[in-house]
Amino acid sequence: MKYEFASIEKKWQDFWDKNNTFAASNDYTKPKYYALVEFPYPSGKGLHVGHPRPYTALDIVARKRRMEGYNVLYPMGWDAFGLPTENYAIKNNIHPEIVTKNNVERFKSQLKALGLSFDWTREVNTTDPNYYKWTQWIFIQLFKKGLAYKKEMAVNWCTSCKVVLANEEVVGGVCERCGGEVVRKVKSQWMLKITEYAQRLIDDLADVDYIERVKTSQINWIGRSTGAEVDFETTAGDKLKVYTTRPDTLFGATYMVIAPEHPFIEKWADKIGNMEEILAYREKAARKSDFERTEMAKDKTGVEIKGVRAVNPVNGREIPIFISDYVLMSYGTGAIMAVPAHDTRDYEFAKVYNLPIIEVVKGGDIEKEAFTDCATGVMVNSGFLDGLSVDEAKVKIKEWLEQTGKGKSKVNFKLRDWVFSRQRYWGEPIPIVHCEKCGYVPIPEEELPLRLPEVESYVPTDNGESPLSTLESFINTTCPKCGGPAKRETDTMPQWAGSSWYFLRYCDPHNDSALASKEALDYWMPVDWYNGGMEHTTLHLLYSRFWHKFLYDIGVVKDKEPYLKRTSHGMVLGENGEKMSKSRGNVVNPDEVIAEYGADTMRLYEMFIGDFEKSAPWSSTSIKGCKRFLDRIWALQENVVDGDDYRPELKAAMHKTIKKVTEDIEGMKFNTAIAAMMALLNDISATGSINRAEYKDLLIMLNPFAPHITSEIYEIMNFGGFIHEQKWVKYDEALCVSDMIEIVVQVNGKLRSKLSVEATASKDEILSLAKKDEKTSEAISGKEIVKEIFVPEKLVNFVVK
RNA sequence: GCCGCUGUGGUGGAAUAGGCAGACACAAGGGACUUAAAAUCCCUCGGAGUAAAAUCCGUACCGGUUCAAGUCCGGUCAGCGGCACCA
Repeated sequence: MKYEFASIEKKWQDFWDKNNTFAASNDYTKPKYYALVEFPYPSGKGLHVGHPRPYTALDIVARKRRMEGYNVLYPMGWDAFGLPTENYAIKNNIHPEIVTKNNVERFKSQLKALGLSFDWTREVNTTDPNYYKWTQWIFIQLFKKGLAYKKEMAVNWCTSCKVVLANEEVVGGVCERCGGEVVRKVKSQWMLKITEYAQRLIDDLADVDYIERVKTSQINWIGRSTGAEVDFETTAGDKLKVYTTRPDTLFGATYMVIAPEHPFIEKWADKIGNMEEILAYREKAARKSDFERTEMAKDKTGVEIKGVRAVNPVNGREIPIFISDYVLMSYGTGAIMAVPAHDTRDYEFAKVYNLPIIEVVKGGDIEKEAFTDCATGVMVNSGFLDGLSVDEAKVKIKEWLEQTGKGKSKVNFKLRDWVFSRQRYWGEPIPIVHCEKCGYVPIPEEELPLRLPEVESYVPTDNGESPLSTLESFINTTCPKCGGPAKRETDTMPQWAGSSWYFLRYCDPHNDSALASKEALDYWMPVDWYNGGMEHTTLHLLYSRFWHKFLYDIGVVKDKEPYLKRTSHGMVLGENGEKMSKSRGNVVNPDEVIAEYGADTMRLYEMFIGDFEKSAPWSSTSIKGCKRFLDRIWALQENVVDGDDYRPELKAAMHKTIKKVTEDIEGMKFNTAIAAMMALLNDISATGSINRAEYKDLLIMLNPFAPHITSEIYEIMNFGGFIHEQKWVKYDEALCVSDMIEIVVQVNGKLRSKLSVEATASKDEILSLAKKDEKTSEAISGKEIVKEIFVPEKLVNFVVK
């Protein structure tokens, strides 16, 4: 009988589908387990071999948890708003809704062909009005709490497409699609105040089990720094506020720099003697794209403001003020005190403009370069700070600032507020109207969802507005507050919106009176294990934690954090070790792999390919090993003998393997779990047969990895019931050890011999056996044994002289 | 520049919490079966060395700790990913 994987896999997939085998139960009395993978963007290209890796991994976890008696939620859905669909729609003049529908169908059938145990009754789609109704609802709550606001800000503008581009569409400083020049343009945008949650987004990481590199990059991204704000009086009669992390170096501040966009330039207009020069510089800086600005990073440029000077509060010295684009308006106060002796950038700038460099921390050589080390320096030329360490000086100067009222301690974050507007069609409409009298007013919640209207064309307009802005019938409305004429917002939300809360919808996906019922949320949340790509660490993961914290604050969810555990998988690379891409011609199509080897082999190989957390190259020959393994599992049927218990010669191997597989799944070591089962199969083959007890348990432990073949053999063997209803296999720690164990004998740390002893042998017995051993005695003869090292069950080491 | 990660056979990769380096596979070579091929099964498979052993060397490089280092510590080099004038 041959292993006909195609018909077997079809049979079980249909069976699971028809019976909703893996639908999560609404019985909230059972212990729950919520396993989550990132829902895909259903692109036109179909599934990629990278997708099944995380999906299979958590499928294994989900299937194991079900066998362990949990009520498991393992859902799937579609993050379907977004640019590629819109671009495809523009190009082919098909409604994005239809494009999405087709792509979803294709993805869904591909996922089903992998035998993933998703609960398809809970499928969600971010473009479904019944879904985005709640995305809009959350936005309105954010707006009501003042966390959504409108702001003039610079955006990326493609001069050739005449379109606003998202940051990810700007590649290497040019437009991703046409290669045209990208410049900054000021537009009014919706923003979300994620910065208000910056501290909590750091602090609460302490309570969750995320892999370390995810935590680190989140913390770096948020970029907390501590320092002080200091007020510098100016000769214009006002105060210029700066932020610094090095208030200890205040005595060394020999000039100041403000960002080109700093509002004080207008304020000081009548006092500035070289206004033309200043404005010209500002103009030039504004025209530079982000790319250019960083390109120019090495060469410092700037203009001194003539007519206004600042006063160093600590010593009363008058110092010049410059504008320069190395100071950013968006961080701190948009102004700095420059301490060239102890800051690399200030040093470079001072060298260019010949500004004084005063050493205030001793320990480096400021003739050569800025001395920035905080750990070793000692304060000099700093009045009352002299002789202190940098850390002591920081404390003391902050006290002085607070006492004199010239400044205060301050914490700053690199994290910026979230630009939430897109001038695009294929996104959630922002549910706000603008009324001349009342300002921005949210639409009444009972009017949600605010549906995306039909438009003639999905192409953004010439002035960069969303296609919705051409629809008079959509724009013109009445103000919900005063009833007067009002205009609708025509921007849509970014793709990140729908994915910021989708895991909540899975808990209760068909609810139309709330985003999910309180009971469902209280039962299922938080997510027990969330796996996803490292590329989502700083955006999606941070955004969704932010929204969840907000929903916590308004009482929608009961936990501060949405995910208890976050892990991340490595990429599947092309056969040449490079990232898979069409242009490199190294893309592997999962449909073809399944057709040739079957889904179970594909799943097994995706897990066997290497360390789950690391990238690994695809190999069209290595996959054969996994197929051979399954062929041999299948062929075991020909040599089955009776037996209710493991045979003595396999007892230790069985228990050991069950232990290994059980533990490795929890530790994401799927590759070694499979290797252990392969080794067990080799042991079994060596005996020439398998008994029923051994076969049954081997199938159960292999089931999460290769669900189709194991379901089929289980049925053929008539083990009773269905395999997915069985309890997960148990092991006995005591039985994992064989009767005879091998002890390594070393002399001076070098392997000399191996002993086979009974597991119960004592230390003394083993030591004396070891000394009698021929090879060992040869190595120690004529020498004095200085020390005897004994590691139970492992080795002895004689140190000789 | 900063942060993070990784360097192990021909290849993918194993190696609790410092204790036999190379598990498990792939590829390659040899053999069995076959008219033949595929499939399957058996053997070899880090390097030097040997008739075979013995033995020595070997986890990017240099040094250290230890009875014992792929693993820990210090330094160097290379590669990958992210951030990038954040004061």
